[in-house]
Parts: sequence; C-alpha cells; structure tokens
Amino acid sequence: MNVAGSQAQVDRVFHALGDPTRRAIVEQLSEAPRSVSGLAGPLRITLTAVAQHLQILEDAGLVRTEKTGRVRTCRMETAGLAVLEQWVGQRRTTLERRLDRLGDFLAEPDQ
Amino acid sequence: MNVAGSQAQVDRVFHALGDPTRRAIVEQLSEAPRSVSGLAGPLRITLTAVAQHLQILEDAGLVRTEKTGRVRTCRMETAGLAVLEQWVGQRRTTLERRLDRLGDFLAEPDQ
DNA sequence: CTAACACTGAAGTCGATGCTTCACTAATTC
DNA sequence: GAATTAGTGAAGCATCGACTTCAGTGTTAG
Repeated sequence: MNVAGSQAQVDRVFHALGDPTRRAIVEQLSEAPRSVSGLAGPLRITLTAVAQHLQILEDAGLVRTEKTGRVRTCRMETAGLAVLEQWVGQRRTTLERRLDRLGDFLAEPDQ
Repeated sequence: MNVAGSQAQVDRVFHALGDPTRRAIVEQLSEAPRSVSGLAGPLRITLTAVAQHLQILEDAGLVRTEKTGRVRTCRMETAGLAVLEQWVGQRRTTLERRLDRLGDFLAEPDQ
C-alpha cells in the first residue's frame, strides 16, 4: 500500500479508538464474539448507536462482522491492531536512533 | 496505580492521539526536540493552537516540555507510548488465549 | 530604552460527532 | 399468519473540540 493509503489507515484506526465506547466494544470483542444487541446491553446505548460505532470500527480494520439470518455477529480483527503497533514501533525506533546518535556524540573524546 | 487511574490514563492517551495534528506533533518530536513556534511553522496553525495541543499531549504523558527564558522546548516522552503498547498487548493476549481454547476444543477427540 | 520575539489566557466561532427517536425491513417464534 | 426479535436508515439535536483572534506577560537584542 502507498504512503497516502497507509496514512489514511492510521487516521481511521486512531480516530476509531479515540472514542471510549468504541474501545469498550473492542475490549468486549477481544474476549468473545457478540451480536449487535449483545454489545448494546452492557453499554447502555441503543442498537443504532452501536451499529454506527461498528461501521467505524469495521472501516478501521478493527472489527469484522457477518450477518446470518437476522443476527449480525461481530468479531475482532487484528489488522487494526497491527497498524497501531507499527505506528508506535516507528516512533520508538526513530526516538532510539536519535538517542543513540546523542550517545555517540557525548562519547566523542574530542570536538 | 489503581484500575480507574490507569483507565483514565488510557483515555487521555487515545484521545490525544485521535487527532491528526497531535500525531504530527508526536512524529516531529520523535525526530527531534522543538520549540512551540518550531512546531507551529510546518503545521500551518497558530502558536495558540499548538500550545493547546501540547497541554493535552503533556497530560497524556506523550510529551514533556520545559520553559527556559522565553522559549518552551518540547520533547518526546515514552510513558504515553508504553500505555498504548500495554493496551494493544492486552487485547492481543486476550484474543490469543481465546483462540487457543478454541483450538483445544476442536482438537478434542470426543464430545 | 525600545523593539521584536516567544509564548500565554480568555473568549468566541463553527463544524464534527455521539446519541437519540421514529419509521421501516427481514427473520423467527408461537 | 400474528407477534416478537434483530437490525437498518434517515433525520435531528446537543455537546465537544479544534482553531482563531485579541489582548496581554515576560525575555532577549539592538
């Protein structure tokens, strides 16, 4: 995927997880798959609200859903988590590389 | 720290990184420390806006700032990243534990 | 001493967004 | 086949949040 595309993907993942209700949904689904109403119950919000959150989570690659009969089953998807891990990893390595160079500089005997 | 406290910390970190401008600031600072105006330039927003973002990033433990004379120098802070990594790690392990149990179940010779 | 600089604080604007209600469709159950 | 169940779609509302302007404060340079 190109830079712009993965950038947009990072945007979607962070935006999706920026909301505490959506994080709660992800936390639920990492424990077990659930139906839309199964998610709505503990969250104390309407089915409609949950469905709206699910759309955003699905676009971000954090959740996968499948409708069978009248029930939509929602499962965790690892792609979104991978995006998150990669972003954090990049920040960490950039930072460490810089601190290493600083270490080299301070270790210089002269100049 | 208690559960409620770390929960609030997770909230702050995800909220902070949910905004693309704040992620851009973190990306800048992982490369090198910068002043407030040094950050504002490339972002094409006012100093005031940057200062507001910095407050949020600092509360989330993603950035550390220090004012010397009239210049505020902003640096990366790893505590926020650690919170993020821990959250992702927990989701991954919960998920894997579940899939392992499912594997055991499917491997059952009977019942 | 004055001018430019780097930033701060208060206050307001305006679009984004999380949630609701209401009306509806489709699948089950009795 | 009537009633219940599970979810969808459109529309509206109210709050939040990112950004700006403007009016300052303290700091450094000429």
